Amino acid sequence: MMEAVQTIHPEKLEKVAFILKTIAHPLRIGIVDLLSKRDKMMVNEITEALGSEQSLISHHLTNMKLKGILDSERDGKKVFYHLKMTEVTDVLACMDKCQAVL
Amino acid sequence: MMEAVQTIHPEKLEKVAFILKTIAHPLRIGIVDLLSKRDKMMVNEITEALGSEQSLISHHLTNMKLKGILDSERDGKKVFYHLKMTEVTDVLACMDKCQAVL
DNA sequence: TGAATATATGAACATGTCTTCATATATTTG
DNA sequence: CAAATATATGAAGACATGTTCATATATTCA
Repeated sequence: MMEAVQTIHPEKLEKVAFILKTIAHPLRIGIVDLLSKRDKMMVNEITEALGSEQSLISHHLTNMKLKGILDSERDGKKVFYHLKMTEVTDVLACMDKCQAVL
Repeated sequence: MMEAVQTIHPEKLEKVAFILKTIAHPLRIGIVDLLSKRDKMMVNEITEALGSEQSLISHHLTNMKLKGILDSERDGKKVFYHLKMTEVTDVLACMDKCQAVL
């Protein structure tokens, strides 16, 4: 006889896995980290803050937007990105408190 | 002039990304979740608890062991796995408190 | 309109991941 | 030793991911 030990429900596992998998990349964590501290940032700001390249950052931004994590709005030549899925902020905030990790 | 906004250091980003990437999978979150609640479990227990297959679970266990997240010890025919990298438990514990996510 | 700026896109490539299947190894027990 | 049990391994295929490069699009402004 086995006790019930699994407290996280399967659907929630999927959701957590999805979020984690989507941000589990140095550049993407960097992006989420930046956007959790500023309301919004334009692509070039993000690119420079992370010391990366325009095209690569744009790809990552597009992906994260597609997956519902970010959203963007255009202002003239500039495109500003901001966090849309707030659970992501929660995950990062939680990890901020994880001293062992951060 | 740009303010300093990036509070998470690059090396720590890497570490977090590594941990997240390694567990960011339904089966692997399931495994970590199980092992964070029980000291140790044998492969078959894990396999059945997660409703998966022996070979697949074994692959995931081997991977996570290789990456330093799990460790194992043999007891006769059985092999017991347990958590080794405790930061992982912290991450899960943190996420447990993230109501928005879990 | 044409140049400059900001961002997006798409192809291509390398690389990595997940899964299945078949089979190997290790251990115990009759 | 042979059979049964528990786990590991390796190849293969399908698929996803990360990156680079070249180029496209959009917007502003002179």
